[in-house]
Amino acid sequence: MKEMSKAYDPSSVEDAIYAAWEKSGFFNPDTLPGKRARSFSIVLPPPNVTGILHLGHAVMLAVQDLAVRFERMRGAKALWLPGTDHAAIATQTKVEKLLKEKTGKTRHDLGREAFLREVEKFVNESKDTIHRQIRKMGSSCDWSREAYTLDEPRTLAVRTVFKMMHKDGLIYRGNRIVNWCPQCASTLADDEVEYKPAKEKLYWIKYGPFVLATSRPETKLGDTAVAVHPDDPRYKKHVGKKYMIPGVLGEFEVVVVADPVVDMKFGSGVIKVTPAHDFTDFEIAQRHGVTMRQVIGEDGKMMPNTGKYAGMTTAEARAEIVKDMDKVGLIEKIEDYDHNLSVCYRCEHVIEPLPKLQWFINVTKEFPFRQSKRAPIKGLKNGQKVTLKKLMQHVVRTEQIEIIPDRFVKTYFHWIDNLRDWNISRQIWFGHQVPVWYRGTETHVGVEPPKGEGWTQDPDTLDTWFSSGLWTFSTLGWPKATKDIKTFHPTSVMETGYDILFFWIARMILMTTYALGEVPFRTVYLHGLVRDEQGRKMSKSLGNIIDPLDVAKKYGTDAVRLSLLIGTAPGADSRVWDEKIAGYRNFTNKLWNIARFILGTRDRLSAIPYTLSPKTLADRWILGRYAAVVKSVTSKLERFEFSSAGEELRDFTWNEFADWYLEISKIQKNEGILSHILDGLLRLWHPFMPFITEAIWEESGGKNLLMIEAWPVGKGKADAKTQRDFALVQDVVSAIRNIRADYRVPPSKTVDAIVSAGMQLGLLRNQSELICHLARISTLTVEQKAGKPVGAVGAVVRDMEVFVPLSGMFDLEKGKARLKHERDDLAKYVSALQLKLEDAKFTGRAPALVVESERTKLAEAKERLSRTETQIASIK
RNA sequence: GGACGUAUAGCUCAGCUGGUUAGAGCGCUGUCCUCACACGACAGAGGUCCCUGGUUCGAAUCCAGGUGCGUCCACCA
Repeated sequence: MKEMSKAYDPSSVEDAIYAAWEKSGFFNPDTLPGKRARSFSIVLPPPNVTGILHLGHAVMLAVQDLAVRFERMRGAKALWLPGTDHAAIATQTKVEKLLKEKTGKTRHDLGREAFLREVEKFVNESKDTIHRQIRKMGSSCDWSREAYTLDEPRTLAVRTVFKMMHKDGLIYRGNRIVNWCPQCASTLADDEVEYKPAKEKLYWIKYGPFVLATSRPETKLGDTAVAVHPDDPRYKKHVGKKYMIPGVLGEFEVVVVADPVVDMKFGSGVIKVTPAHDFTDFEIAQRHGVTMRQVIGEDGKMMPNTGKYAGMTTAEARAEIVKDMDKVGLIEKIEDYDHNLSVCYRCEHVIEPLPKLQWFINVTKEFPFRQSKRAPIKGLKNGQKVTLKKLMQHVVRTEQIEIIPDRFVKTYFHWIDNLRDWNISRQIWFGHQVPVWYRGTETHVGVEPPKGEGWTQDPDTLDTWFSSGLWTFSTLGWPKATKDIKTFHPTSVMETGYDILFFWIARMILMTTYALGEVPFRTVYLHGLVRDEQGRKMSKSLGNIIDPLDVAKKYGTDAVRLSLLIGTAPGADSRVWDEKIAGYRNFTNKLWNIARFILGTRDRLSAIPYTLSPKTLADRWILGRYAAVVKSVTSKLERFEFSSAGEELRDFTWNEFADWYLEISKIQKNEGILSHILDGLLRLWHPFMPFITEAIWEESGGKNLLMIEAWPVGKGKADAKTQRDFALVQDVVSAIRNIRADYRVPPSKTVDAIVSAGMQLGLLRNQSELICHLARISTLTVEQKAGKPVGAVGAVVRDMEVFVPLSGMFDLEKGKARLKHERDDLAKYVSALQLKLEDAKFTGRAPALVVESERTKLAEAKERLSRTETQIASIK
């Protein structure tokens, strides 16, 4: 066996280990060895195909890899299916920008086909980057099943669902007011609109018999009505009447309607209604049959029907119109006004609400539910009338989908309650083109283009979330009746950031319950955003971005994974900074050296059969603790408590196994136990830190890859008496380390001085030996070791003998130089030590004794309680 | 405007259904290169558990109110 290096060097092993895993075929559940009855599946939330890996991805990969590796080791047929998302608008915008920079051309110069070829080229180059990066994080995904939201099987799924929904009357085309981004030249879904606070003006204008306030005077040109609250006494007499309103382009007619959305307390309680350019106004107009007049075009400029204002941007037109209105005395006053501006979430351009012909999914229309035969949704019958909204609510309310953390359930329902019809068409080129063809007045909706001449396909593309909504089943081969669908759907866990709960999770639930009659996943695990040490978002401008690949190179992938897994709670934002990762790097190194120590004296971990014959208290103690930790960590992982599981493991590995048991082993070794626990620790740590554990496993001579070894079982019980006794030992040792009194030498020096002197005299090899002697764990005694009789301070704590080899142990003459103490100092130490031991026995410092006192207190409390109860009873 | 979350050591956070003297990691101080590890060992300092009330034998923990911070939703001209 080659020598293990003193410090763990991740860069020298990681790539080779990943290659070995991939070559083994074990990422693919079909080629996993052994009988595997249970299946476990996660579908990777597809990263944007043109993106680069950031820490958010790294969290997602670490959590999912942890879950999959855990299940794989526990004997599940474990599948983690990777893929990428075409991210329609984002990708198109990026390519358009590049095109402009390189050639100065726009997409219109190229034409649809040539432009899409450009996008395709860009996508293919970029895909490799993201693949490499996902591998670098150690992700055990099955690359043979990789999917892309825009590839052929996924296109088939998209078109099939579109056709089904159209047939059920859930997809319709209508002229509706939409969020229009003039910059992206596309519509946006409601949740793609962001709001930015802005200082605006509120214009009070004279409006026929009314005075009303508006922030957008330029839309006056499109006004067709005025609305008041039905209960507003001030305006009751006007309702239903028509008025001619003087405007900057002459008079125009409006009708007065009464609608409860009007707030009597805001402004004058009157609003002007511009159905074509405002959502609320559009709804009012719909309810009262008011006509619509569009005055702003798709380019964000005033349309030809606006006379002298035609061609101006809305901002220019506003300034001009206000000036003109002021001239003819129509402006009453202008106030400052804090307002939220709606902007595009991608380019931050101001949104112009516009009427457009769009495709929608109706979420409130009833249709007959198609129940799954294989994994039916409980509480629903086949053919029962349902709506998409109801389906989405039902599966979460009945807990057929569990959301972790559960507080997001409330948010989810709140969102669904406010859900309007989903606008699924986008006026961009890159994406799934709407599978509808037209010829004259004929329309064809289908998976394949219609036969015959003269058909043209609808130019719109589908919202990118339409195709990602199908992700859990389109990736498994639906609509074909594949073996994968049978084996892996519904998927076990969906793990993603809480920021796309609505964008994505909700839409997957909608699509899957509709198309398959199944839930898409049993559990939703939401992780938070990754922030910097001060809790700020990572951004280029702040210069606080941590590139996961950079730090992985610096500290090792395992350390990065740990820093993202431990110290975080589901659904809560977590903070990451360099020193934190360095801390976990130190831990990986600790594990490496634990292995080095244990393997140092032997060749093969698995070659020697374990003889778990515990001989000493320490042996019994560590075996009991180990069994308890295995059980606890396993159940924590089952409950998705990753952070807590990792913390417990770390604590056991470092503070108990290394700091106590390994130290004791330096004096008296039980190789069977050491090997057994190291073996178990490697297995337990593997899902967290796959690389280093696999590397040590290989060093130890493991025959198979660790990744498919069995998950350990915590055999045996942590016997309470052993635990108490060892705790007592620990307490006695620290009592001795803690001797403090009014001595000239500071307490911490006491032990050091003793150790130094002991070592010089050849009585001790190191500090650990002192611990052993103190606790009488070792059968080696000072006497034997020194070869001559020496005295020791002894004490009997409970039924254990505790020897404190002090006073007679040192040749004080020889030790003097080193110790720099006087003879009577040591004598003081000794007496103090004896006192301390007495303390340990009688003051209740030791756990066993504390437990006694606790019991007494509880009994007292109970007694008081029963007394109170008796009193209450007597009063009654 | 509505909802949700959160407040514990200098920093980042644990502390479950109320019960010993409130914990960890990092940082800080001291000692030590002892043959697994200085990416280490041992020890030490450091806390009015945001405030005010309440429930209780007992509150960091439960309840009410307040304050600070954060996030989401809605967006009213």
